[in-house]
Amino acid sequence: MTGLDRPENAAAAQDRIRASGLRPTRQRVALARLLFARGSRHVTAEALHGEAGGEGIRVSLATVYNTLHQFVRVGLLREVMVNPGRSYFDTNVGAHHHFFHEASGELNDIDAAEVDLSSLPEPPAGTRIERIDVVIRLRDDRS
Amino acid sequence: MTGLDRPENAAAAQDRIRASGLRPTRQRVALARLLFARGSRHVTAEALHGEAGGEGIRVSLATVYNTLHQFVRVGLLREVMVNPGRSYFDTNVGAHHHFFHEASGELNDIDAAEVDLSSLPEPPAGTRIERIDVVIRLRDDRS
DNA sequence: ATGGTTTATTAAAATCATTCTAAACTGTTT
DNA sequence: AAACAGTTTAGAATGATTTTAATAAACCAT
Ligand SMILES: [Mn+2]
Ligand SMILES: [Mn+2]
Ligand SMILES: [Zn+2]
Ligand SMILES: [Zn+2]
Repeated sequence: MTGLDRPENAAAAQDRIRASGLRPTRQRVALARLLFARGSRHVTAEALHGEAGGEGIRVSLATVYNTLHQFVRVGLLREVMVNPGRSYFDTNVGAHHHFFHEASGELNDIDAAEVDLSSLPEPPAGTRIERIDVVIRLRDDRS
Repeated sequence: MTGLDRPENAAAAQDRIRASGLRPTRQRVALARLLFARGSRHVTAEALHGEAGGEGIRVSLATVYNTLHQFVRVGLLREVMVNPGRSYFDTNVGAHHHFFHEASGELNDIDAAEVDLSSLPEPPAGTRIERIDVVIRLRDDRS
């Protein structure tokens, strides 16, 4: 019995969705369970859609996109852009940064505390900082 | 007489392209002139193609893409990804970072010296740091 | 529960940026 | 000038994402 099968996860997902002002539909609850069952994840829409299909959950790709963007809007997810033409959705919405392994396309979290951003320029007049993204791009170390 | 019209710019562009190991074709020279005539620029392929058309330079969009990617490969340009589905090409290839104004889609350079990146985590074993991108995302300051 | 209203899902088509293909052309070398 | 390799291009193809318009499900008030 995986964490996903446990009924309390369905209830928790439902609560989380309702708490953020969205209707807890079958599809949204199912996707939330996949997304939030375990710790930090970085998924593409395609990948999540495939994962859902593999678990026997029938959801259209359009709904996966809709749901991911809604989850971003209400703060359940964050969208990360490191790769041209493909968005990653991040279940870690706290302040943090990323290693991006260019060869594999894998993203790994870096805790905000590990990066010192105390020395930064002022934002231009009339603007405020929405968020700061630090991406450390990695290559395979072929010595 | 704009900087673009000056013949020495054509020669300079040609030299720069030849020096990086590419053939100085009509199209590449024309695009290099547009790109490097003035200081730091952040352009999309579409935008550069439109700009070329406006100056009476006939280049296909495929060639613009080819040229931009070749220029990236030989180090004349850098590719920046901040927006889903659209790449920016940056004429500033030195170490620096960016303000990204989400409302306008505009990118502005931040000198590397203005960001202190002395405190960073070690890259995972078997990998080395290719480059570090800091993007400060800005919103309009509606007080 | 039922009915009415609003919001969500979906298959399919459409869009948009980007890449590919294969044929015509150009720059370079001999 | 001929030969060759490298380049350009129109147009088709791709791949991710969005839109459409019809159907279905969630919600709210009987
Ligand atoms: Mn998006
Ligand atoms: Mn690219
Ligand atoms: Zn993350
Ligand atoms: Zn820049």
